[in-house]
Amino acid sequence: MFTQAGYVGKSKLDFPEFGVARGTPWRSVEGTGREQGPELGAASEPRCRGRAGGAACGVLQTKRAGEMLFSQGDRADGAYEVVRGMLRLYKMLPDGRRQITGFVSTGELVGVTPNGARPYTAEAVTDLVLCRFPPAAFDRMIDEQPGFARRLLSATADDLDAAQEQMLLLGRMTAVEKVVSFLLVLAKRQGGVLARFVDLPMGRNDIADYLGLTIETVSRTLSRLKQAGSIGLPTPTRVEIRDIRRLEMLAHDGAAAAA
Amino acid sequence: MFTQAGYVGKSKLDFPEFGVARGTPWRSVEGTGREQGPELGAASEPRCRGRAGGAACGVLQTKRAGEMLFSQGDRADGAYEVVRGMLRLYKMLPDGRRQITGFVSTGELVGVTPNGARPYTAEAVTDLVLCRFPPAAFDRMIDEQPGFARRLLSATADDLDAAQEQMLLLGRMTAVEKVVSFLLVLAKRQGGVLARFVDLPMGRNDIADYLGLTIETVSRTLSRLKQAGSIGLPTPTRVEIRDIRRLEMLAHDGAAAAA
DNA sequence: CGTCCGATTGATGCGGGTCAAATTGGGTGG
DNA sequence: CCACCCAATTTGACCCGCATCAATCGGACG
Repeated sequence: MFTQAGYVGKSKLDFPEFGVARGTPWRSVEGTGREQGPELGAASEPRCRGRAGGAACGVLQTKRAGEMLFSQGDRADGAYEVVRGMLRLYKMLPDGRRQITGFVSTGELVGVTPNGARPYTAEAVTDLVLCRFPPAAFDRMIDEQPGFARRLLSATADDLDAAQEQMLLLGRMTAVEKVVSFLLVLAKRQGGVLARFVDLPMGRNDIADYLGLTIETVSRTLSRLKQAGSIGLPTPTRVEIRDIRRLEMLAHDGAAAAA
Repeated sequence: MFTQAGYVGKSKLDFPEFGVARGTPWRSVEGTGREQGPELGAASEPRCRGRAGGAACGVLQTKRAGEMLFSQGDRADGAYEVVRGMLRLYKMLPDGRRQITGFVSTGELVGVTPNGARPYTAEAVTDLVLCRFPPAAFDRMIDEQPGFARRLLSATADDLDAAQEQMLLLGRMTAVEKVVSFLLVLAKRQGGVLARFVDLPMGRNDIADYLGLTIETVSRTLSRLKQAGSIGLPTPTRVEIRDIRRLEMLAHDGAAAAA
């Protein structure tokens, strides 16, 4: 009944005629002209597989951790698929307060609907490999590939649902519930239903700005969960799920700490 | 730069081949079999204008204030256009905490993407007149009407942006900023850029659950704005905008109260 | 070994939640 | 038309969870 989809990530298109061939090696990149991406060896395929009528329509590029992909207010100019790494998307208030609206992981799309201005900023959380699709590519796909539009619509609707789930988290959950929900969503995304270890590629700052908390509260909450035996923290970026049952209780009823 | 789209409402499709003819009178309705809707006199057009290849594909129905249209978890079965009145959409936690994710006003669509289960509950805020579109109607439109899919995608993307804007509000704004932003968004929607009077069709409870606050805080905040001379409250459901300049400052920097 | 940045831990204060009571006003029946 | 009733709103008193401010820790890197 209560799906708890969470909101870590964006559209996963899963349309075989479009997008990067998974695991495809690559070499040259657009933009900065870097010849070699982070962690990836040189290889042979410079272009994404996306095609509209036989012509390749995506181009690979890289970003270093912390670099900006595009900024709130920029004129939108195409979409990106994350080939490797993670993006953060956020909106800011004039005085600097920031709300991260989502993290985009490998295989997911960001920046669809290329009309007008970007409604959020996109930055690299980790080193990134991306594939850019110009707006024209999407238009052609929508007009020419039956089923593509529906797939795109469905992916966007999934994003919308995730955003609404996150609204429930931000508006109505306590700090414990927020942190635990976040961990459980990550655990499910990273390893099916039960992953014993969860990676946190993003720092405490990002987690806080995603959950509507402060760094200190995130840190304290994790520490408390650790000393209660619910989780382990071998390193700050790695969480061990020790008592999944307890965590699932805490996710929707922080008061269950009594049990 | 900071669009402040807010999140009051859902997709506005604006596709001439689809949807209810604005202002069309009507008579018979599906469902409860009521012969006369709230406030609307009897007339002649029982069906919505939406067509796919010439066949009408939408059917009118009504709901009383407080009635449920569909519930979180229900199997999705078609979309609705609000012909008259207002809907609230919400998600709940097991213990009853509620987050309203949006209000749907006249002319807007809700429940697109008819796959699987409804991710939220939809209830009538006011008495309603609706037009229901079965899933098949959408599928036909997508396949047969060029441009329809893109319009639908664009509308959903607008909803997504509004949801993200609301995430910023829920996660990072103070009570004053939340309430003032809400009022300003309503003002813009109801009367272009500057409407002197704003209607609040929903109760304090709905406002609170939409802004991630309690009834008491919403009420207190409105009272404080009133006694500061920024707004007037002729009735609890009607707000007079008295100092738009001040309100716009408060919307993004609650501390501006000092000025 | 020293520096630096992110994470953790501690002390304190406040914004908004909670509980409780008073007030308002819209709708109904006399 | 008026009085009553009830639900929604407003107001008050108090408290708590989380933010804020500040200091310390710890691992990565040169």
